[in-house]
Amino acid sequence: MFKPVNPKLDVPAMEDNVLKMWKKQNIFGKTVEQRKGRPEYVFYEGPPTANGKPGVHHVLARAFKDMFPRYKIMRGYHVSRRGGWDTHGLPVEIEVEKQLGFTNKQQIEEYGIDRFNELCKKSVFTYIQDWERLTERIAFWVDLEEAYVTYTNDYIESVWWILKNFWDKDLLFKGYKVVPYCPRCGTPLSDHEVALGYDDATDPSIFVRMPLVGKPDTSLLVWTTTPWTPPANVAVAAHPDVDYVTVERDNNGTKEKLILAKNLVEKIFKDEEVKVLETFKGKKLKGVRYQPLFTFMTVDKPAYYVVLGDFVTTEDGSGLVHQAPAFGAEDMEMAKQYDLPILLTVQPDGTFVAEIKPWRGVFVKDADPQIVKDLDARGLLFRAGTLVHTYPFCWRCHTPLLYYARESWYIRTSAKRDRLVELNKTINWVPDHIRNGRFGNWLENNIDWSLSRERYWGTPLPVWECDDCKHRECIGSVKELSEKTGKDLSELDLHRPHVDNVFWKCEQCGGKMTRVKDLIDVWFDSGAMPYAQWHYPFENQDKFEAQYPADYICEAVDQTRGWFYSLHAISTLLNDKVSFKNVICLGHIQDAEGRKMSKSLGNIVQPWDVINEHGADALRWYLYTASPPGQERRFSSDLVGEVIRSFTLTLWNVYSFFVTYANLDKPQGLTVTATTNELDRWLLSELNVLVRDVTKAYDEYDVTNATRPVEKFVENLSTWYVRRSRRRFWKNESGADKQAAYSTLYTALTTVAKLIAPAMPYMAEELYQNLVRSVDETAPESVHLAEWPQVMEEFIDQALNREMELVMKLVSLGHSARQKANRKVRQPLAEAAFSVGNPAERKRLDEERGCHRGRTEREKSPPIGCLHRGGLARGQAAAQAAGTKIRQ
RNA sequence: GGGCUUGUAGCUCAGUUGGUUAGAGCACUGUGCUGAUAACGCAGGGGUCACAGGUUCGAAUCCUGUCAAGCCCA
Repeated sequence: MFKPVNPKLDVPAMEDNVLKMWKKQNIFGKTVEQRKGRPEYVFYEGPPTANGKPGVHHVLARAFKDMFPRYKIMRGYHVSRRGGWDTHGLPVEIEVEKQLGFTNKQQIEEYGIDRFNELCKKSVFTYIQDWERLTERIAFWVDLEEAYVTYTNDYIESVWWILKNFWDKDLLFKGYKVVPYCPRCGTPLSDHEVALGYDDATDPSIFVRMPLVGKPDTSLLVWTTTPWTPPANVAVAAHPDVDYVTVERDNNGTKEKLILAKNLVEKIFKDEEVKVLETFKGKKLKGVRYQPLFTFMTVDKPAYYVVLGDFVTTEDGSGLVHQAPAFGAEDMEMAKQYDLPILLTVQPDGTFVAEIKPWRGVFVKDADPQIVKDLDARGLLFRAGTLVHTYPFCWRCHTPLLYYARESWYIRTSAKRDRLVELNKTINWVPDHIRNGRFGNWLENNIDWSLSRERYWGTPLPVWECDDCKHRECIGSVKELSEKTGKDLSELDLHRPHVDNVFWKCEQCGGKMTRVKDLIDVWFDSGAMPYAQWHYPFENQDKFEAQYPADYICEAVDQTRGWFYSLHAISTLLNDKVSFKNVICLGHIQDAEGRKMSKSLGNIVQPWDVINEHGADALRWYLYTASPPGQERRFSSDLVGEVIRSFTLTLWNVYSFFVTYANLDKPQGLTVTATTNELDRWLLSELNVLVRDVTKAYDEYDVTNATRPVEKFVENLSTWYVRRSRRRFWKNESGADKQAAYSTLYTALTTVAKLIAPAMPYMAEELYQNLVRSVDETAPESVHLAEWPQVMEEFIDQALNREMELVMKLVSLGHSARQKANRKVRQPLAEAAFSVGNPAERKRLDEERGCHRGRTEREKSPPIGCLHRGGLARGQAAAQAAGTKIRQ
């Protein structure tokens, strides 16, 4: 009746067979089809990039992504599991640049943007077969045939539509952004490039007096290491909560007053005697006006006063930070906050503009000594020295980088900050602390989304600008673009350089409308996937409605400022809704020594090595059970092998035991019935507790508690139930007791098969096919199409569970006592006595003592507490096991 | 520099509202059992609960600080 089971399990072979069966019978397809019309459970796949090989960390994410859709399918939901590929962005460009041996953007332009982008397009699917193979083998059920691809025209058009929507709401605007910039190469550098070029640098370190308006004898004492920036100064920043002092000192015979941070007084004045006149908090300085150091450029807004910022430190300097918005990211933020003017004193080649008359055309770093000299001559220099510190240089030409304001496009997310925060509070985060911690803090301090990128391979920013009058328009569809130009552009490739060659006549002045050259941040691409994957709103409105927002997404913690944010921000700005309701945020994987896995360390574990040795189920189970999802985790192949030994084989052996004897006995009917056998009742009670707890855990996205308790149950099933019941299966006659034993064990095994289906899909299928399908052709074709087990509350007997726990404890104590007294396990004892913990245990033990009085009684009620083969009643077993007298 | 997280046995992890002598599995040693089992049972060694203060009758647990690691940001 059942297929014979080889007690020697070959895991990879078993999994391969199951995989073949899934493919042949199209089980994945059926899990989608058969649930059509049922309530929708929405899962979003965060798109990976296939221009690198998938690693263990991808297996981690995919294992966690897979489990909840599987669970929900068994609960009767319809789950569309559409895959996706992230295809744009700098990493792709860098790969191609390497391939071509390029080191700068100029070379790309010379090579031709169209040819370059063609190579990028090819490059993004370099490793797609690796991804497909691995995805299939780890049994991540995702539809890759229908996967969305972010570089398609349809996808880009949806993104444009979103941007146009933001444009219409005045949420898309052009501003300045301070970026690390190489004046020689004339290009901004990415963070990655900046990191390549840090080196020690000797820079001037100067303290400058900024006399207060109306109080020329009192000055703010301000420190800087970039003397070329004060001509662009518009404000001075103080920390609101730091203590500041006004000190009086002698300045070549005249008294002067200086304001600076209190705990820097000693460091700055050293042995010099100064008189502290007053102490106050930084916030008192807010709005205090001072005389500008330079007046080469006129300001069009109020400037030259004290502003407050938390970024000010008292580590070095004076606790007062000079603000030149064009040359510092923090300065620029303050400028936005206080609406300060921005003085662009430097040209893109790193020399001063014409207005800065004394130094026009001079490279800023070369002007430093001259500026210091000028300040000194006017009595504004308090002290000048030099400082050695690490400073970023261009990794190509070793020119010191300037932090330099460039025009840049932004999304005004800060305008919706409160709403972003509010909606986030409704999201179920696992682990919980991300909501108010990492993600919540990030939203609270939201700054406008810097959207534009001066690159080539990505979604172009759909903004056109008139060459003459600077009139701007944002385009939200291909149709709109066709109308503007009067040409049918439906076949136009929406990438650069093709869109750059689309022009039309300015409605305002008749000038030429030209696209701004920027691309958009790739995170916008992936964050737009709820819409763009359906080419919404141009097509599939119904599909979008049904698939938004997501019930569940899952990625690693580095996505808080990546995909989690881009999804949330776009959804909030566009629909004023969350785009995902539940999210598991995974910790990173480290190697066995707790180091980060990286190519340079050579400590990357290849997923295939693990899978070929231990199988996908064990790998998955390990990832679910080893540590809580949000925690970073150490990983090695050996740890996965442990799963096989402790869990897989235990379960397999119980299964093999059952099949071996069931095939001999051919028990009639295996459905669970009311059984009088206490051991059966205990097992069924524990089984239903397990079903209840595991179900609850799945409903709460609690992966640890959805899996670990199954391990414990299987261990008890093997160690206590099967071992204690073996004789019932061995009996020759086939009575009700034997029947009950079969149906109990059968119920336990088939239920466990279903409970582990979302986590160990192969093993679950293997058990189910043989135990269920081979005897019932009407049963669902696959365990993954089966119904999730129902809790049968009437089987739960908490008192019995506690009693069994007590028996287990007593048996352990008995063995221990025997060991100490040097008594063999089988040796009968005259007496055993236990020290009990509470009256309930005492009562139970008293009952047990009665239990073994009569021989007939004992035979009716098979032993449950006795670990050896003696077949004695519980009390006696325990008594025998004890072997030494302990006071009760 | 800032935010968040983590730190418990050699390893992987539990430890509830603060409450007896801090636990489990693996690994190691000894021993017992073994016709489902690649096992299993029992015992043993192994702990400054990262460190230092504080609150409390009582702290792995609460508070403050320090250190270390990781991630994100600057």
